Amino acid sequence: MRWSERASGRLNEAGFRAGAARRQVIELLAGEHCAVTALEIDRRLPSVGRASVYRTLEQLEQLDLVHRVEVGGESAAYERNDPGEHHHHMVCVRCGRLVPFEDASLERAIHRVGEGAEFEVISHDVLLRGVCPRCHGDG
Amino acid sequence: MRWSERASGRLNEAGFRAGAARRQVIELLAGEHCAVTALEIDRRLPSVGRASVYRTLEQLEQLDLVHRVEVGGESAAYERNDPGEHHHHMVCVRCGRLVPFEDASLERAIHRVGEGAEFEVISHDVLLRGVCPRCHGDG
DNA sequence: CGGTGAAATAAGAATGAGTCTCATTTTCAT
DNA sequence: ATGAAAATGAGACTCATTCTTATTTCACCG
Repeated sequence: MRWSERASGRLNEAGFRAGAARRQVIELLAGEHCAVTALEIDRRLPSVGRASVYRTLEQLEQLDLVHRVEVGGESAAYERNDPGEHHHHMVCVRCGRLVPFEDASLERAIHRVGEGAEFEVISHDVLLRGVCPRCHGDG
Repeated sequence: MRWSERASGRLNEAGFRAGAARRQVIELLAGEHCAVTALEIDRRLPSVGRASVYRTLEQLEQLDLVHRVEVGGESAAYERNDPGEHHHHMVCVRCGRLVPFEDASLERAIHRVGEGAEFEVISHDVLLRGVCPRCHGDG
């Protein structure tokens, strides 16, 4: 439960106040190891309004405490951001399963692209689409 | 106008019939060098129904004749897929401008990740987010 | 060529994700 | 405790996308 404390602390420092909605969203994210969609959070917290879910996620994202993962068309998913950790995802095109991976040489290559570009690159995302081992045998 | 012929041909081979809607969508995509959103296509082709725009794009995507580009939350954009060509995009977080880039060592790194993974990787996307030179000076 | 049945189409209703509004409740600095 | 300011929940709203359906068009056949 380290991340939830850090998240609350950072939000307080940033001038936001702690309410019931914020606490519940943070608790939920703290307990998840993988990405959860905004609407699933909304569903799992019936006493929290949709707007509060989205507002909290937005604040957390701005402070780099969560990372938004966008997978093909569907609703955006969020996962907590642990310091010093950086990964991307593979998504199974059949079952939708999301599996994280990290690769240093990929990161280096991306960093080099950013150096050479006219853009001032702030962040990046990589998504690999494919078939996961579980789905591989099926029709 | 090579791509439009190839696209029509492949659609015919795949068993789809040629109608006015399909022709117009293909013409429009053939004339664009950069990604266009589905709704912009719909707007620019007033005589074509929305459903036909989406259906045609879906068929073209299935046959790998167009590539769908998903940029943060907004509506998905489509660009034609020329053989032997493969690029990714940088998006300006201020003005939304989309700029293509390609990088061989990035592709190699991604390919290596795919080799080592349990997933059978089919495709991938890379998106760099940043500030474009035009927006860089502004407040 | 003209008929025919299947596929394509246009219009717009329906869905679903995400945003906005606003009246009410909480928070927190005093 | 108190009161100004922020957070909240309910639901209306927007916008992209999908679905439905009646109609039109296509490609094949004689």
